[in-house]
Amino acid sequence: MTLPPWKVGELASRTGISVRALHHYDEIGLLTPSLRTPSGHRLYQQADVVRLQQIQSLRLMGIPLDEVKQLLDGAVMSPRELIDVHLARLHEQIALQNRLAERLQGLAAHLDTVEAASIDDLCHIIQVMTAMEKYFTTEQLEVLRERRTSVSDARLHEVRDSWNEIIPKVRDAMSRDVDPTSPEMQAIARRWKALVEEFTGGDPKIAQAVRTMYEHEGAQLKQKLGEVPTPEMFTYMSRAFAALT
Amino acid sequence: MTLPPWKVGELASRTGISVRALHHYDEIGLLTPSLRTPSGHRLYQQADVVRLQQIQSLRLMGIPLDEVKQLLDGAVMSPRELIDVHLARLHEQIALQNRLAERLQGLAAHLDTVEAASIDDLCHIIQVMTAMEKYFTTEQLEVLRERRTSVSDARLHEVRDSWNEIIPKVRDAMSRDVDPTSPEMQAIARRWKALVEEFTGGDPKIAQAVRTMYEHEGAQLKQKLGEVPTPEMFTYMSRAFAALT
DNA sequence: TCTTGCACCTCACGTTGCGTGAGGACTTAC
DNA sequence: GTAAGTCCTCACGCAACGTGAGGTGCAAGA
Repeated sequence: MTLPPWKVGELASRTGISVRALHHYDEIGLLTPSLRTPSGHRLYQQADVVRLQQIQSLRLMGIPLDEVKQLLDGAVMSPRELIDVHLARLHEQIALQNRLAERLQGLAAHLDTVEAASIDDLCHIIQVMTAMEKYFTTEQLEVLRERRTSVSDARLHEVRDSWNEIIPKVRDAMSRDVDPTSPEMQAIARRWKALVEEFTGGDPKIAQAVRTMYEHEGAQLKQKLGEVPTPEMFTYMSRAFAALT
Repeated sequence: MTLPPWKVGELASRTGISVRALHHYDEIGLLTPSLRTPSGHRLYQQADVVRLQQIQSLRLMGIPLDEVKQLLDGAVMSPRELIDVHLARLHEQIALQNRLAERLQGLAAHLDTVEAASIDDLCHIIQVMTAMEKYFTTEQLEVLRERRTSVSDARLHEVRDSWNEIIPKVRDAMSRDVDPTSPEMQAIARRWKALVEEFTGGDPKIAQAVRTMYEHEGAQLKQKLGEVPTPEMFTYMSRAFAALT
């Protein structure tokens, strides 16, 4: 009492796998029906259905078709290895996507503080963010994010304006060879230091990361942020800081 | 003083974007260099480089090329909407992959309790798992998983053997029209109940889910598990339970 | 000046897992 | 006998390029 074999449509409706998919499996040699009618219609027998169920199981686990094929035709890996490999792949992907989601959320949060950002602004923010991700650790970024949200929008503008005022002054002083210990520069050094401390929260590691970032990405950041200190300014200012009372 | 325009290779090495990608962007009209040499070599000017940076920024956020194109050529969405849409998509994907990872981990844990599982065994386990995921809530599955890991492998075999012994007895009793309250059936009912309680931990919701699962997936599960109770057996046994002292 | 070598060009196929017709043969029920 | 439904085999499409293949342009050394 052998059951009558199934035609594709029937098999498809019973398993929920599309006819096209079954054709595809046949094309790639993953599931070739063991019978055909004289006119060429596919006929699936019991054994084929079993194999299809196996395929479906492995596919549900996210295993690509060619690996499913290798596994079912004389196993290349043990099941345990297989799963480990896939878990590793999956965790990698998840980690990647989580990082992406974090970035997007940071971006969204940032956009909420600014009103009516253009695509251009958006790209600028992204570029600054990507630059920062290269130089700060995750915790440092977290600290900076919290600090930024705790500060008003108006204050952020003030800070930027301050830098745009101070940096040209320093550049000018350097070109005039002004002594960093002079009263003029001491005043500027105090303002500079206050701005840095407000931004870094007094964390010297963050301050160092900022310097490294400006050193490597200065040209890029200048276009996005306006005035940006050069490494020479940092060394010049450090002499001024040393002389601060 | 206009800077000399860049050729593809130069632009590629400076931006880290492959020459092929630049060609591709040209093909799809995303970034068409504004100049060409008479011989057809691409020449990228300042504006092109800016646009490329924008493209790169948006791509870093996982935005597909056609959307990048739409955004840069006369925005369809506001940046904020854009990000929200992508975050939603991303979270969906992450959730999907997390579920997959959970399944795979469950599978791995299960394989660790069995030694030398074949691909066939693997598929069986997967099918039972998928059937169970349809009928149990996540917490219930968690409970079942803990219970399973706390039980020895030998005990699992004993339990399966018990069912394979009890179910035929019940089927036989039903066909002989034995009174469920008879001493013979009362003894079986006590064994049945003990097995159910051991598996469900006494949770009636889990017991109900098991019944529903067997009702809908009986045929499938029978092939995987061996003997499986039918709905008629459950009603028959409930009469036996009612008479238990 | 010729050649060598490198950068550039344009096709065009491969990747993953099918969806979606197009155009034609077969089957089944009335 | 015919109409409707099912089946067949191509074959393109997708996303974002990678990877040659085969041919041209260009700067520099012999």
